[in-house]
Amino acid sequence: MSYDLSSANAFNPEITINSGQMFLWEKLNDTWYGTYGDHILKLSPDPSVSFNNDSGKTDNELNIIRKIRFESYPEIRNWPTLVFRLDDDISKILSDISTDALMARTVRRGYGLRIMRQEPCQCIVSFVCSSNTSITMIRKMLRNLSKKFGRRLNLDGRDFFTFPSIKSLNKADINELRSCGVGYRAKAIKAVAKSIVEHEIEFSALSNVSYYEAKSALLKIYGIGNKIADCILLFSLEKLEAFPIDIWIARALERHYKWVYCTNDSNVNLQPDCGLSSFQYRHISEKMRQYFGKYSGYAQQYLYYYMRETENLKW
DNA sequence: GTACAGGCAGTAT
DNA sequence: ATACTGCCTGTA
Repeated sequence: MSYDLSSANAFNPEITINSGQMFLWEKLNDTWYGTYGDHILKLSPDPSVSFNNDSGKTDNELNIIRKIRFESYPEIRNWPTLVFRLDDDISKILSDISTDALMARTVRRGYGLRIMRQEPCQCIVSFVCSSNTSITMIRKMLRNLSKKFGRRLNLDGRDFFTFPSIKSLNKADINELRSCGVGYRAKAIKAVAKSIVEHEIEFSALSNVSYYEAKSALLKIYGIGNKIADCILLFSLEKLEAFPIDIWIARALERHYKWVYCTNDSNVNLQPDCGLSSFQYRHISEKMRQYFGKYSGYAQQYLYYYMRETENLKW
């Protein structure tokens, strides 16, 4: 199974699914299958599909949904718009973030890439699992968790597993979690599950407060630091200004955007391939947020995609 | 065999 | 504020 960019693009140039954060999506033959919490989503090419309820949809939306057959099990209403953020004015956003030649080029090369909305519980657990490991391993951990704690769903003659409920993860024994290959992250999974079940954090509330407020709430949870918090905010809590900085973005910034975050009044230096201190992270991500504006998260996604692509990684 | 992978928390200075 | 450390585990 290949997860390179060309195969993602070959399916449909209008939408690119980035396996770098959509950990539980996979392509079988011409069809994509993905986990959205308690649901399995399916995309297949279908030029003949027609909609009788096109009213109120943008041209952009229509272009996309007319080319693909969308299915969900159990059914969710109108999920393509929800999941692929077709409610975003993508052309405005892209012109908004294209503030320099590099970003303009990066956006052109990543044509079709979108931020996808993730189910919040799945998102938070997924990124808690992402620390200090490879995408291959993250996918394995999440698949193992789904097999053990999720619900089996047979689709097209194949077994799929929905994402575990947060309650089941909260009740799970720490060793059961570890048996899924998550290692020391088991403790963090428990901490996250507990804080959700006991209403220490409420996703609906966090979606409606400012980026900074929501972030400080997430940072209180064991296992969630700056980077993981920003991913959760961007992918499931409607904070498009979040600008997660991982090692790939750090390299890109160090090479191309030093002039934005390294000014006279703020002498923050990034060592190549060296982790960011909490202070450096906050400083640099704030500068980048000011530079790219309220859709900084989109800029981050295109930059990330571009970096991975130029390194020719196999995901 | 061993370095590595999309961070984080804990400790010492 | 910064420097440094250990951490599970499969893959290359």
